[in-house]
This record gives sequence, structure tokens and C-alpha cells, in this order.
Amino acid sequence: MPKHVQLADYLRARIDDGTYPPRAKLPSEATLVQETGFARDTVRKGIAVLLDEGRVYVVRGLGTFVSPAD
Amino acid sequence: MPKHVQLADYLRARIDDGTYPPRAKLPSEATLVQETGFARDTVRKGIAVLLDEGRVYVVRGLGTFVSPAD
DNA sequence: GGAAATTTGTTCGTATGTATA
DNA sequence: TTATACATACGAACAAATTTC
Repeated sequence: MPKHVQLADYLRARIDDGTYPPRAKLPSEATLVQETGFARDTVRKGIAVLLDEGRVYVVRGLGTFVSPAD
Repeated sequence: MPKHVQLADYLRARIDDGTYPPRAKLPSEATLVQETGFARDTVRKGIAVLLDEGRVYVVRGLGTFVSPAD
């Protein structure tokens, strides 16, 4: 399975299990790059999956957050 | 060779030749951006190289300085 | 006390090139 | 050809620390 899908699955699971509750800030791209060892490109693709699903929203200069409705 | 490595090499050479003696302040990121034409991102990566080498230290709000031991 | 300017720190947005499967 | 993945590079917004007026 592609790395970005793996990351998306992992983050989705963390949202579902409450590690990242609604409106919580996800780790930054830089942090995820460091923690996963993936390239930023790959990390962003993973986040993009959750973005497409409406599970998270992104604020430039601030970070990525779990959607409130969640 | 990557630009940030080029910049790191250049600054290291200026430290070594005494242009920037120990404890001297290096040009600010903004100045280096202007002088080199590189993006801030690239300038910061160049400085990060010297930081990793312990050749400089950075004080937020003040600037980047040549390490005293140098 | 406060406001502004300077400077570094952090974060996301975008684009290009390269390599591999 | 396409998808995946990484590295480099530039841009933009936001944040925090420091100094100066």
C-alpha cells in the first residue's frame, strides 16, 4: 500500500480513537516528516486524503485541524 | 550543488577568513535573501548547516552569531 | 507603558526535477 | 504512461522574541 495511504489510515484512526478530537491540531507537516521518515510530498498527500474526506481542514500558517463535525 | 550548501560554504569561508570573527553577527536572513537572491527558506537551510556544525548559534529576535570557540 | 521595527521560528501552498516501479 | 516518492526551491501567512523610540 502507498505510503501516503498508510499515513492517511493512521491519522484517520487517531482521529477516530480520540487522540485528535474535533478542532484539535494535527502534528505539523514537518513533525510528520520527522516522525514518519516520509518526504513532505508524501505527508501532504496523506493529509490530502483526509481533506478530501472532509475529516480535517487546513489553515495556512497555522496548521491542520480535525473537522468540528467529527 | 544545492543553493543552501553553496551559501553554507560561502558563510563558512567568511568565518574562516575572519570576515565574521567569533561572536560577530552574521547578516540577517532578510539581508542574505536580498544579497543572494535566494528564498528565505534556502537561506535558513544554509544557516542550519552551520548550526549543525556548531559554527554559529542563533538568538531569536536578535540574529545569528559566530560561535565563540571559533 | 506602548507601539513599531527588526529578527528568528513555524506552518502551509506551490512548482520543478529526478528516480523508480 | 502513470503513480509513487524524494529533494530542492520559492512564496506567503502567522507567531514570538528583542530592541528602539
